[in-house]
Parts: sequence; structure tokens; C-alpha cells
Amino acid sequence: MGSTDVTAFADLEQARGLLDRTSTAERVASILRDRILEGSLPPSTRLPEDLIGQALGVSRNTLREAFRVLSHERLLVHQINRGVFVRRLTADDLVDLYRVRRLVEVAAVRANDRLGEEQLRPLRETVEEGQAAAKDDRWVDVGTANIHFHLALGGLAGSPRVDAVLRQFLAELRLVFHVMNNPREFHEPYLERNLEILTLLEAGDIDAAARALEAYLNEAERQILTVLASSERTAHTPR
Amino acid sequence: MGSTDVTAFADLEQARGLLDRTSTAERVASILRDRILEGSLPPSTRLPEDLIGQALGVSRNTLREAFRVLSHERLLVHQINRGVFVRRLTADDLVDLYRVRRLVEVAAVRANDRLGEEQLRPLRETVEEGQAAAKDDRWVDVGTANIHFHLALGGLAGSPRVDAVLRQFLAELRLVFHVMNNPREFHEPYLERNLEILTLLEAGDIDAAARALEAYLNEAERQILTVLASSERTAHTPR
DNA sequence: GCATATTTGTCCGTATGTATA
DNA sequence: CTATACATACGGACAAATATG
Repeated sequence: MGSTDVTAFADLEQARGLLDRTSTAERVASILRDRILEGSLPPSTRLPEDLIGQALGVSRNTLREAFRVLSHERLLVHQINRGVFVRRLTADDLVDLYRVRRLVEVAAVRANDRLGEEQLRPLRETVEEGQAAAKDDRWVDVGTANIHFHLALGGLAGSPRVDAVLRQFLAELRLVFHVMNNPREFHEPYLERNLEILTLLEAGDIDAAARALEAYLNEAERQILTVLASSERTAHTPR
Repeated sequence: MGSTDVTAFADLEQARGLLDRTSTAERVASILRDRILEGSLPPSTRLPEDLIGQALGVSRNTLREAFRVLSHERLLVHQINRGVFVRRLTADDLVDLYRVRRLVEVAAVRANDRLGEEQLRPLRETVEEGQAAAKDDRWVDVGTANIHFHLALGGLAGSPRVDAVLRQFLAELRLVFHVMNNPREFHEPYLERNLEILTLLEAGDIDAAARALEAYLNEAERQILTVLASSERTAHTPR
């Protein structure tokens, strides 16, 4: 589309094109964020300033700025005089994340008496995104589409700030998805449940959709919690 | 407790005591945050790195780390190659902030079927905090107590993350309170309304309390919006 | 438990680019 | 349009904290 081929490197030079309206620190944060969310930097990974700085070709100062924002996003934890690590979620974190999801997503759905076409469209699109991924056995992408569906649900609140916080919470949640080592088994069942919620919303039954959503969240929480509990016994949190 | 007297300076040396578990950047962020929220750094104020760095006795690198976190908290805006400024809220921001307040605070209240004593206590304390401040004509403190009351309402969700985001949104909101130049006229009426909400909660009428809260928020939004609209015509936002 | 190596925290100097009087 | 002020980003320095043999 642009000059030659862009898809190859997802690195620093990426956004260096015509509109360089972002600082180096932001670009670095973006790269690290992607790496963390896709799982190539798993929880508890240490990120030494020297190493990462050289790998990305930026100075330590710039890198530290990027670390600050990712720490604020709760994707990294900053331990003073020890460095930064990829966050490892505890069971408490997981419980709290589902608590806020229930609060925010359900409230967003209930914020509407009925839904117009422009509100339903993103929901349909993300459901289809998941179905398409499933048909090609791209189960990790199914998980991503699932997150997009729930972001779209949150979008029903019609609030940029709700969008932002929900996006951040769902990103945080992805940190724990990596412990689910069978992505198909984990993500596939939710395809149907998302469709169910969508169908209820299309039928105008907001209340039933909200209750289905709540049930969905409760079950997902319980499912992850069992896996997480067993994995916490083996790998202990670094203090 | 420590060496001599500590209460005098609220500056850098503040937390330098026994437990120096915070970095300079965090302390700087904390100082600037306080200055912004108390209004001594009003919206649109520019914060040149050199000037502020010298004033606080920190290097520009450290200061930039602090700027990053405050930008992420939406108290500063970072304009590339131009520097950072204290955020000036637009009418859209205000509308969105009240939208999320309605969503989060009301949902937090409704999250409980009935309230126990440990849940009511912080609500009572913050109401009393406001009444005490009013009796002494400390109207700015009345505003602070009001924010504390609503934080306590959000606390009914029982979620650290809800607490954190609500705290941040209410901090952001304080940016606009400064345009209300008569703090008494602005804050005094809410004393009674907070008490009303508390009384309903004590009576166990969650639904009525939630509706009173919603009405409260609608009215406050409208009130600020009129003042803000007139002030926006005079002082224009710097792009 | 100690001595040493590594890494972070913080500062400074400086070159380059960008915005503005 | 030029001059000036300022932000961006880098690299080096060193003390203090932490990890390692």
C-alpha cells in the first residue's frame, strides 16, 4: 500500500514515515506492549535497561520513559533498584479484573434502552471476526476477536474513557490468558456465547443480554481461576 | 517519630525518611500532581523542563519520567516538540467524565443488596468531613470532602481497580472545578445531597440512593457545563 | 557472610530538530 | 526569514543498591 512492503518489521522504523507525530519513547512502549500481549515476553520476564535498550537501539533514558508508561498501564512492575518485570497476575488480580468487567460491561449494555444499527454493527463485525478465525483454526485470533467483542460491548456506554479503561483492563487480562495452554479449548466455547449475547441484543432484549453476559463472565472467571490456582503452586511470584 | 519535625516542607525531602521506597521521579510526579490539583498550576500552564527541573532540583531526565506518568493520568498534555501543559478540560471532557461517574458510581452502589457497618463508616466519615469544613468556612475543603464521599461510594464496588480509575477521574474533574470561582456557592449545596444519599443507604434503600445519586450527578454536570461554556468563549484552548 | 560484578538511579553535556517571536 | 528558545535523544559518568560467586 505504502512504499514497498511494510509488514516485515514491526520495529522502531515502523512509524517513522511521513507523520512522525510520536516520540521514540511512545514507539518503544508500543513495541514492548505488543510483545508482552502476544506473549513473547511472558510474565516475570526481566527487562534489563541495557539489554532492551541495545536491542531496540534507544538510550536508557528514553527506554525508562517507555517503562514508566507501561508500568502505569500495569503491564510492567517496577521494583525499585531491581528493574522492571513483565507483570504476573495473581488470583486476586484476576478476581478483581472480572469484578470490574462485570461492573463496566454490564453497565454499558444496560445504559441503552434499545440499540441502533450503528451500535450493533461493531458487535456483529467482531463476532464474525471470531467465527472467521475459528474456521481457519487460528485460535489465538479467536481470543483476540473475543476481546474485541467485549470492547465493543463496552463501547455501548458511548464513552471514550470507558473505552480506554476497559481496553487497559482487557490488555491486563491477556497477561493471564497465556497460562491457558490450550487456546482452542479455552476460546472456542465463547464464540457461541458471544453470538447468543449479540442475538439477544438484536432482539432488543437488553435485560436478557446483560444477564447472559454476567453469566459468561462468571463462568470464564471460574475457569481461569482453577487453571491459575494450579499454576500458582508451581511458579511462585518473585516477591 | 523520626528525627525532628517533618510537617514543615511538603517537598522533595518529604519521603526521604526511613522508608525511601520511592524514586525521585515518583516524588516529583506527586509534587506536581498536588500543585495541579490544588490549583497553583492552573490549566494551560506550560511546564518547561529546564525551569521546573531547576525549581525542583532534579535533572531533566528524571523530570521527563514524571511528566510521562502525569500525562498518562491525563493531568498533563504532552505536545510533541512543544512541551507539556496542564490539561484544560473541554466541555466534551466534562460530559464524558460525568457519563463515567454515573456509570461507575451508580453501579458501585447497586452492586450491594444491603450495606454492612464497615461499608457505611467511610461514607459517614466523609460526610462529616464535609460538614466540619463547612462549619469553619473552608469551602475548598468542602469540595475535597465531597470528592472523598464519592470515592467512598465507588468503594462500595469493593474493587481496587474501580477505586483507582475513579480516583483518577475525580482528579481530572478537579481541573475544571477551578473555573467555579465561588467555591462556597458551588460546593455547599452538595453537603445536603450527600447526606441524603447516605441516609437512604443507611435505611437500606439502595434503589432510592442510586436514583438520588444519578440526579445529583446530572445536576452537577449541568451546573458546571453552563459555567464552563461561558468561560470557554473567553479563554480559548491552546489548540 | 564477604568481596566482587552487575544493574539501577540520577545527573550532566551536547547535538539535532522543531516551533515561535 | 532569521534568531532564539526549547524539546528530543543520545552517551557518558558515578554513587548506591542489588545480585553473584
